[in-house]
Amino acid sequence: MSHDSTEPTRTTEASADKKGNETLPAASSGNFIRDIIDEDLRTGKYAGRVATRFPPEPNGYLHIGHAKAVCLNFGIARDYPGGTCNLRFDDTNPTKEEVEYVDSIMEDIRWLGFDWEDRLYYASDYFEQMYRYAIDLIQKGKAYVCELSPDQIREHRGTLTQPGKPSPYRDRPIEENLDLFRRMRAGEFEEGSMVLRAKIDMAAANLNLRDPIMYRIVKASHHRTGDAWCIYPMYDWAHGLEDSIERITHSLCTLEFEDHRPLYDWFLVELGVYRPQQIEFARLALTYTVMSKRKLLQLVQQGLVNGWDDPRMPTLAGLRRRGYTPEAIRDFCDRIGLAKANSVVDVELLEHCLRDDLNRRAPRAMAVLNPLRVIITNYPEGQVEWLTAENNPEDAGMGSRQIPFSRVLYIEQEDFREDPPKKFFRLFPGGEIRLKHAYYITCQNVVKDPDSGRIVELHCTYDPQSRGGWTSDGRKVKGTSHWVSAAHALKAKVRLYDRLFVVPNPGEERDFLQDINPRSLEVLNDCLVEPGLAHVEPSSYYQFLRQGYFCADPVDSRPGAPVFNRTVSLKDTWAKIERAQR
RNA sequence: UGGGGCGUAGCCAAGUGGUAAGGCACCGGGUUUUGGUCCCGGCAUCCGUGGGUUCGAGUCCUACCGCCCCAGCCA
Repeated sequence: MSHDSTEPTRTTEASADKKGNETLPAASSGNFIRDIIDEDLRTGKYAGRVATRFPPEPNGYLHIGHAKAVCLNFGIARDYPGGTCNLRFDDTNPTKEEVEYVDSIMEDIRWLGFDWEDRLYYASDYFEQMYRYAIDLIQKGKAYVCELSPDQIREHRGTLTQPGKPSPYRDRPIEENLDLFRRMRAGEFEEGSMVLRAKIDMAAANLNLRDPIMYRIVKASHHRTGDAWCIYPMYDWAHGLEDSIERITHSLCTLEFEDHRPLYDWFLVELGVYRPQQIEFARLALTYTVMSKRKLLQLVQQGLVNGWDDPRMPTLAGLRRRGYTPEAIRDFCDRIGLAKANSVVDVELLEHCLRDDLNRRAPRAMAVLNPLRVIITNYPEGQVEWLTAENNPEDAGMGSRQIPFSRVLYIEQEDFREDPPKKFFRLFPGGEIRLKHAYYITCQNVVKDPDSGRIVELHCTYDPQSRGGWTSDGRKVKGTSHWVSAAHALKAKVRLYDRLFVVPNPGEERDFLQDINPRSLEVLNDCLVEPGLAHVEPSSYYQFLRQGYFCADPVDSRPGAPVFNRTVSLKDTWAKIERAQR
C-alpha cells in the first residue's frame, strides 16, 4: 500500500480510458464519511491524523460485504496523507473463533490488494488492559458483579416499552465486587454463575444502557491466549476500548451499531480515555445471494456447497476461485457508493465490473463446450494449416498465437440449426458462416443417426479464397463461430456456474434453503479446447470466444487435463432475442 | 404503544435554498472476423405524502405514512 504524502486529501485516482490512450481523473465523488474526515482535518480535530481499522471476528470467511468495509477503511488510509488502517481481529469469543479463519482473512485482504504493514492487532492482546479498566470502573462504583441467571437477567431487562428492574446485586459494596471479580478471573466460579455488569440505567430507553454485561465466564481455550483466561469481555465492552487503545480517529461500522454508540461513549468517558468517533454506514446486500455468516456457515456445514471457497459462494475465497479479480471487486466497491440507507445492489453491477476488467485483460481462446463434428469435404485429408489468431482485440500488445486448422473440426452444437429461426445468422443447411480466424464454410449435408435421428456430423465445404476469415469479393457473412481442430483439440472439463439462488432476495418468502438454485452447477466433461491450453497456469483466466470468461481451477486443474470454471458469461444478445421470440 | 436510523428512476447513488450528476439494468440505432467490446441516443416536469416558509424547496419548518435495527452471558 502506498502512502504518497503529496496526494491531495480527496481521491483523485487516475484511470485509463477504454483505449488506454490517456489518463483522466476518475469521477470519484467521495462520500459522507470522507466529508466528515475532510471537515475534521479542516478543524484539526485529531491533529491531522486519520486512523481507521478493519476489525473482523475470526469466526468465518470474509465475503463481498466485508470487501466493502475493507476497501472503505484501507481506501481512506491510502488516500489521506499519513493515513493508517489497522487490521485487528476481534477475538473475544473463543467458542466461535479459529485460526483457520484468521489465516483466511489475512490472505483475503492481501489478495484484495491491501496491506496493514506492521499494524496487525488482536483484541486478545488487550485483555490485561481491559481487565485493569474494568477494575477501574468497579472502583469508581460503575460496575458490579451480578449473580442473576441468564433468564433472570433477561426478565430484569424489561422490554422495548417497559423499563427494567435493578438487579438485587446492583448495590454490592465496591470491595465485594473487586473480590468477586478477581475470583471470577481466578476460575473459582462456574460458567454462567455470574457476570460483571456496568451500572448505568435500568430504565434507559436505549436497552444497551440497561446495565450491560461486560464480562462473562467462559471456560474454553482461546486460539491465542490458550487457557490464560476464563473470563472474556463482551463485544460492547471491548470494542470501543480497542479503538481507543489504538487511537483510531474514525471508527467505521455498520448501521446496527448505531445505538451501541452511546454505550461505547459512556465507557470511554467514565474511564477518561481517548475517544474515537464512530460513524455508521449501511452494509452491502446483493441480489441472488445471502451474506450472513450464519447462513454461509450453514451452506458449508450442510454440504450444499463444496466449502467456503466454492465458486458459487459470495466469499472472497469463493469469488477468487470462481475467477473474480481483485481489481473488479475494488471497482465494484467504488461504484456502489456509501450511504446510510439500507439497500440491495444488483448482482449485475458486480458482473459488469468483472467483465469490464476481464475484457481488457483476458487472453482469448477457442473452446467448444458441446462439440458438433464438422467434416470439410473439400479440404485435403492429412493437411494442417497453422493460422494466426490475435490474443486480445482490446490490446494488440498481447500478441497473437498459431492455431491448427484441418479437415475435421468441431463447432458448438448451438451454432447449428436445421430449421433456423428468424434472425439466426449462424450455420444451417445451405448457409455460410465464418470460422473465426480461419475460413468461410457452407453446410452441404446433415448426417443423422438413423435410429435416434440425432445429428451426428455436418458435411461442409470451405472457400479456399477466404483464408483468415475474409474475402475480397465483399461477400457478406454475418455469423462467426469458434471451432477447434479434431486432431489437435484437447479434452477439458468445464464447470458452468450459475447463481446459487433463484430469487433476488433469498429467504424473503420462505426459508432461504428453499430458494437454492438446483442447477447452480453444470459440469461438462467432454469439452474440446485449443491445444495451447494444455498447460495453463492455475487460476489463469481466459475469454472463451463468444462464451464467457473462464479460469483454470486452482485445485482441480492438471497439466494436460485442464479444468475450467466459468467465471461469468459474455452478454448474450442472441439469447435475449430468442427469449423475446417465444 | 419505547429508543435509534432511513425514504431521490427497476437497482445503487450525487445533490448542503437557484430550477434533478453518474453507474447498473432496460429500450432503440451505428461499428464489428466474438450476437462480445466500443460509439450514439432514449429512460424522474419530479425527489414517501399533505400542509407551510420563500421571488424560488429534493434541500428549511410541520404533520402524517412506510421500511430497517434494538429485549444474546454473539459480534
